[in-house]
Amino acid sequence: MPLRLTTWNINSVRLRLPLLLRLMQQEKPDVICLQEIKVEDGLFPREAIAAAGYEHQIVRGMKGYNGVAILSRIPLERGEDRSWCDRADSRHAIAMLPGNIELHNFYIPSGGDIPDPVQNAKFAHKLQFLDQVTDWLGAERKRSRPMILVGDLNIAPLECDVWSHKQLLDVVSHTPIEVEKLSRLQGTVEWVDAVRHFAPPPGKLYTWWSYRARDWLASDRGRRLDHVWVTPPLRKNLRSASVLRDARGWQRASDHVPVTIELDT
DNA sequence: ATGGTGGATGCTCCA
Repeated sequence: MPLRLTTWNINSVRLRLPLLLRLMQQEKPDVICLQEIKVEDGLFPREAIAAAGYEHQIVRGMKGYNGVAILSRIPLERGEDRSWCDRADSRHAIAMLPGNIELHNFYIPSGGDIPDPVQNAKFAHKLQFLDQVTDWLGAERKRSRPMILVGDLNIAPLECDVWSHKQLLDVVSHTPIEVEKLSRLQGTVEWVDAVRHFAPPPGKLYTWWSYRARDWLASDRGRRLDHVWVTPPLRKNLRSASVLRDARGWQRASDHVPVTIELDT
């Protein structure tokens, strides 16, 4: 049986608990990685999620902002909690899956509006976060280790990952410096982009559509900010990848949609 | 060129 793994920036797990349960029933993932749960650990809806079959839970939240979680129907072991840029802001969780697969769930800083680290401290934080994760992966991890990295990386690296490459060159999420830093991060252990493995360029593919559009579906001005990567030992195990675009049209939707891969283990 | 929406929180921050 292949392993089904989903990543989703849920934008408040309490507000969208019904949508999470719908995702579980509809897509039946074995493992779900959430970002922006926006809740402290004590208020995370553990029981409702366990009752839906996801008994194994790694929750790393904080009050109001950020926060990541890994929910699983199969046993997993919690990895070391790491903090980045000297902040306790709950942007990374690690799990060990059966088969000795190391799973990383990231919520990379959004970076604010101005794409200049001097004028904008949030952009500086984003770049520093990328540098630190790159240094750590490069020093501490080997490409021969089976690993999966997922999350809201808040960068759309390819021209076909955005609705207009030219119009987004100066927009945070698609600037050359961010794309370059994400490329360096991807190069650390030769991460394979599992989604583009099945949906290669130049086909357009998005996972996020702004709440501010009058009609997200009609304008379709999306970006691919959410990613699933695997290390080279798992490349041959990849079976499928899909973006649940329909979820953007759900009642009270998140602005991000779930991304799922299937992997033979 | 601008402002548009949504979530958590508590009279404003973040995305």
